[in-house]
Amino acid sequence: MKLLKQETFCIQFNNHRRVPWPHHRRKTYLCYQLQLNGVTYASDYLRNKRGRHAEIRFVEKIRSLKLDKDKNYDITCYLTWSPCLHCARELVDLKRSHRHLTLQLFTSRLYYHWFQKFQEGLHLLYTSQVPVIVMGFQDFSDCWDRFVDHQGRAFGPECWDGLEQRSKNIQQRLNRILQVFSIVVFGSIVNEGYLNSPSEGQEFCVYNRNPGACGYGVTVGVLAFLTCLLYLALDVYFPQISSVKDRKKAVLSDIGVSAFWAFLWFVGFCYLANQWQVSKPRDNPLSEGTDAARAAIAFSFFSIFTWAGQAVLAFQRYQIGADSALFSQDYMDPSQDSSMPYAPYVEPSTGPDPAGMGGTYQQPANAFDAEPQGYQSQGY
DNA sequence: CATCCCAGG
Ligand SMILES: [Zn+2]
Repeated sequence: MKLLKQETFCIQFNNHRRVPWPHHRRKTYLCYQLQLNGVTYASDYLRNKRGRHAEIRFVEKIRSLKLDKDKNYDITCYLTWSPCLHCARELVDLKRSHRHLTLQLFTSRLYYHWFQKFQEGLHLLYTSQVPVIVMGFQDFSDCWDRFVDHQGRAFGPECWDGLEQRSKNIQQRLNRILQVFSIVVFGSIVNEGYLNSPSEGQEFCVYNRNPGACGYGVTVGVLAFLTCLLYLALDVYFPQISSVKDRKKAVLSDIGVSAFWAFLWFVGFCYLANQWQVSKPRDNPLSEGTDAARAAIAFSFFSIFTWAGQAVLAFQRYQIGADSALFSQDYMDPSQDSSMPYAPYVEPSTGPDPAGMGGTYQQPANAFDAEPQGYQSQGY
């Protein structure tokens, strides 16, 4: 079995959000390991070939092995880019046709994650028991040990500075995407909680005929959705916030808001569960909407943890950022210069002060784009 | 809302 070269791994698996020209040097690499009861049966890496994505080739490869569908195989994949919608469907198909297969995807970066199609793919995987996990230091390290010709060297953080911080960002981004999709589902479920009463000719709430319960569900759903959108937008603009203070505020608000939402979901869960318990069967003789009612309760329950998880992630981001320079350069600049902690993002080689802090809003990234040759260092 | 999975041997 062939192994990756150290240099290839560092170039292809790095999780910087942008890299210097030419961008297409970051290709898809898919490293997979097939195990049964801890014994490795296959271990290899794949790339795109003849226009077919590595993931597709992977699925074909696995299918060609004609695995015994009753055995509990275990497949771990490490991807440089997360799968597109088409590949996500293929992977889900593979999972569905092999009930007992455990398929786990680790990804270094999210591919086109601001397009709805790609978000849909991620959500599909998420809801089909094919977890997509953003690689953290431990995962990079595992991948390094298994698939790289490391010549005895351990995976070291000196390879990429600030890896853990970026990983947390990406993970948070992924969580948020999945949250938005889930909330839409919740909204449609809770909407079914309003039942039509043929005798009275008007709607009533499936939860104990208490309009407050349905109202709370809908309100929480809509507001949570808006909160998600707000923070999705904030994630995008975060690197452009030049003041360290504002960045800290943004992350701190994320902690508070996420924790607060965990609380609201908790209240919602208790409220709905309680009202559901005391609803009288004779109010709803046909038992309409009971599935929806239960689903909404379950959703509220799980939301407590997803939002609490967001809060924890934000807290970790804050912790990492608080005592290192990571609140500053690391978010957007793959180049070096670790000597200047908390430096705002400005093109280092430009001479005199670019327009202070007032007046026009500087867009420093343009300075890079206009002068690609200025990029000399192979920082990563 | 950000740039991004070359193709062929
Ligand atoms: Zn694909």
